[in-house]
Amino acid sequence: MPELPEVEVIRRGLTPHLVGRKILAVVNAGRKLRLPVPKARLQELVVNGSITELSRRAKYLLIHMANGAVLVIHLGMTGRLRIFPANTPLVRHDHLRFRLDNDQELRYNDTRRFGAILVFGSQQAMAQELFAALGPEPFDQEFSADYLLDMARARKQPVKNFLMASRTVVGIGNIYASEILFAARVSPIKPAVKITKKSWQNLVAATRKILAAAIESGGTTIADYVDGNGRPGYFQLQLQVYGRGGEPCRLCQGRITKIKQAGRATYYCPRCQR
DNA sequence: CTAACTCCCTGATAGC
DNA sequence: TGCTATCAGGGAGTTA
Repeated sequence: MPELPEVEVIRRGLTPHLVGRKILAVVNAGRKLRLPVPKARLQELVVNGSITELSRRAKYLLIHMANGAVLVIHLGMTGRLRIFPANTPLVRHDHLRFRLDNDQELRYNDTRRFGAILVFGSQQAMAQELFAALGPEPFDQEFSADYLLDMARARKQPVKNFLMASRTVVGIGNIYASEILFAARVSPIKPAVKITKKSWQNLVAATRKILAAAIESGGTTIADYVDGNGRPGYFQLQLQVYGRGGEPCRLCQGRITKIKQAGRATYYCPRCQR
């Protein structure tokens, strides 16, 4: 589900509900997510602590505690994070509840349990263990045509998979990869090493434009994504190629093609994207 | 080293 | 209707 825009929308939506609040208790339903829920560390470092800030790195939501600890939440494919009045009945797949000091609860629901909850004692420890192998954020200066040209040296990997690899750049998932490539008029199957500097410039610009527009629209809701307040996104209304296999290209009226790359669906217009 | 495949898990949907 | 196969927004580990 959530790529960078969705996590960012959730971060912004939850911030006013969480910053300054105290976490009174963490209730764990017991099922393991991608990793076991670190119950002892939650108890030790998060319970009875106050939240100072919410930030984001890649697709990780970071909840910073006044004691310096960081609660890290990754939503996987189907994770949802929402605020509810504490007396709201639980539903299927509610795995974790964070009881706040205002009779509200932050609830983590995850059908497929591909998400993860992690706790670190400090930002340094988190960065060391979690972020060491991650590439730059798409909105960082470092993410540039020159950087991509360098990273793509000797890489025969298709540019779509290259853009989705977190060591290249973080936050681009399967929906936005197809949309970005269409916006830049670059074929997803072209080997990364063959992309020209001019095309990398177009791809950098397209990445920022698409991700910013998606954030502005509240993210993309295909099946079940909702933000921290339960609201869906609307960027699906602006999708140009994703999910449009067999339909006409909005630019040339040719057919949008669906292919599979490294096990994931890719959509593109073979006439507009070269 | 690279890059594709496999698996984690549940649920929706398509096809027979 | 009911079964089976396929697919799904992520990512870590394995394989060739």
